[in-house]
Amino acid sequence: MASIVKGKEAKSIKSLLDIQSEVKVINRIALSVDCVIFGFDENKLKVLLIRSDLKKFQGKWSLLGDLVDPKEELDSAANRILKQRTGLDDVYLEQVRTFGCLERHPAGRVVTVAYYSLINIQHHKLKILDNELHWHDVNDIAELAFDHKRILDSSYEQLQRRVQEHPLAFSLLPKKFSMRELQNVYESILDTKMDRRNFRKKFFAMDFLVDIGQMEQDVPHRPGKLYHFNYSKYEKKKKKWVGIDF
Amino acid sequence: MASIVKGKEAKSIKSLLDIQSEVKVINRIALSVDCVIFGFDENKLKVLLIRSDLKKFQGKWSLLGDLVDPKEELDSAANRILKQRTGLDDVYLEQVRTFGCLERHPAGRVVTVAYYSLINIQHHKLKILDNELHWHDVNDIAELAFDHKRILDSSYEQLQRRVQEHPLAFSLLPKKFSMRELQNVYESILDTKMDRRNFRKKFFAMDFLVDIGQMEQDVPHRPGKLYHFNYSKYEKKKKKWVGIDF
DNA sequence: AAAATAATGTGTTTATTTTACACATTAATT
DNA sequence: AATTAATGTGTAAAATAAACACATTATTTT
Repeated sequence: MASIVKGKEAKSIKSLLDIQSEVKVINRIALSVDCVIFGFDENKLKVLLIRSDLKKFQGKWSLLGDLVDPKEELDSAANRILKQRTGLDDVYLEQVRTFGCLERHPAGRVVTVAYYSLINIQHHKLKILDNELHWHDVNDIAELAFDHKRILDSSYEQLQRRVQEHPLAFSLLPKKFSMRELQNVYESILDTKMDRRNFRKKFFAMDFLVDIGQMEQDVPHRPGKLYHFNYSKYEKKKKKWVGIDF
Repeated sequence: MASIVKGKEAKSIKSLLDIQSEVKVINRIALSVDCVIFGFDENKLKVLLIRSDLKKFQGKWSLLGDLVDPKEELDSAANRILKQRTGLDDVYLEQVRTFGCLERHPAGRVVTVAYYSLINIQHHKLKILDNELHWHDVNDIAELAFDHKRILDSSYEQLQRRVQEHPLAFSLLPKKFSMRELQNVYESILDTKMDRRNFRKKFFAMDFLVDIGQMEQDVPHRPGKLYHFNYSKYEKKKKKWVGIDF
């Protein structure tokens, strides 16, 4: 990385040590982290948004973000934002990618690293939601401040890809959940309907769901069994992922 | 993104406009782009490396990178590096992710955005390779300067994932190629052997390979037909990518 | 208390996809 | 002319995914 050339013309080889001292200020850029915080409630995938405080974006909603401190890890910055806004620690968090368009921020050049996270909305609901914060249906968002709609779209696509290959969905549910709830998560993330019997068959086959011998409570119909996800049972039964499938 | 809180303690809400002017210098970070330039030659996947010029990494190889100019798009920076180093324009380029460990650069905080690119090594071979640059076997790299081994590993994994879902491999080959060459690319990227008949069947079925009515030249055996990849024929026959497969 | 409701729990059959596998052909080389 | 080394081609078996229906259970309604 960045060890070679200074400026666009690449006149001479110069070490970054030199560059650091020489162009210390000029070449630095404001860096932020933006978090796409997904939750699941009322059978819908939700995203936590805040009302933008910029005049230009008056009234528009935006993702939760902040500048990265020069002494701060990127992941730490993302965790800090989550902790601040949801009160939650130990949250599933994954970098999506970095957005660096020159025009993306009205205040000047701000490059932002996008993360998405999956939280159990029930846990979070207990915390204070000041009225600048709101859970929105992911599929009901037309526009956002800044380039946040693009960031949301990228993150959602990444979530859709990942959730089909890794057991992430459990992070959106309480520890105990029914098969119906699990299927609802998949159906809402992937925006599709699945066959109930085939769905159960598939999950019981990979055997990391543990029947905890309890039933749903307070449902207006026959209650289903409750399960929890045993990560250690999951432990990388690596699918032999070699195949071509455009 | 970055619209809300300043500093770790989130004392007060403050717009980034304020932040920009107030912490203009203090809160900015050096940003670089590093390119993992993949090529294919002698039936092996290669990566283009340069000898590090930092004392600390004397003799070690590193990726090709440079600082991002505050007025420069991230993609432009990556393209600039490619152009400088390989002489090539119009190259397949894709962002991998951003690496921001505090300790990753001896000169201080430098956050780097990783890209990988796929080039036709034959084209590039015509250009001057000064003796600081060298094509290395991807599977024969033990360590690199900085955190470049991690970046390479991430990029290689991303390439492996992508190449199974999108027709990227063609970027590593000349315009005209034989089925054997195409299969060699896949086998070396995925580090596996495939059945020749099934491989052909699969590619002829998706029908974007065009038989150009020419044969291989100068091969020491029966020459194979040459094909080229017709992107417009590929055009998103979206696989119905909904399924769960851990 | 009985009937109606709404969801759970469970296997089999069919279709599709993937894998395994062998021999005649062609051009170059010996 | 014989040998070599790869190309070109099809079918059968296995594995995976998709389609599909009915009895059961707790709750709610009558």
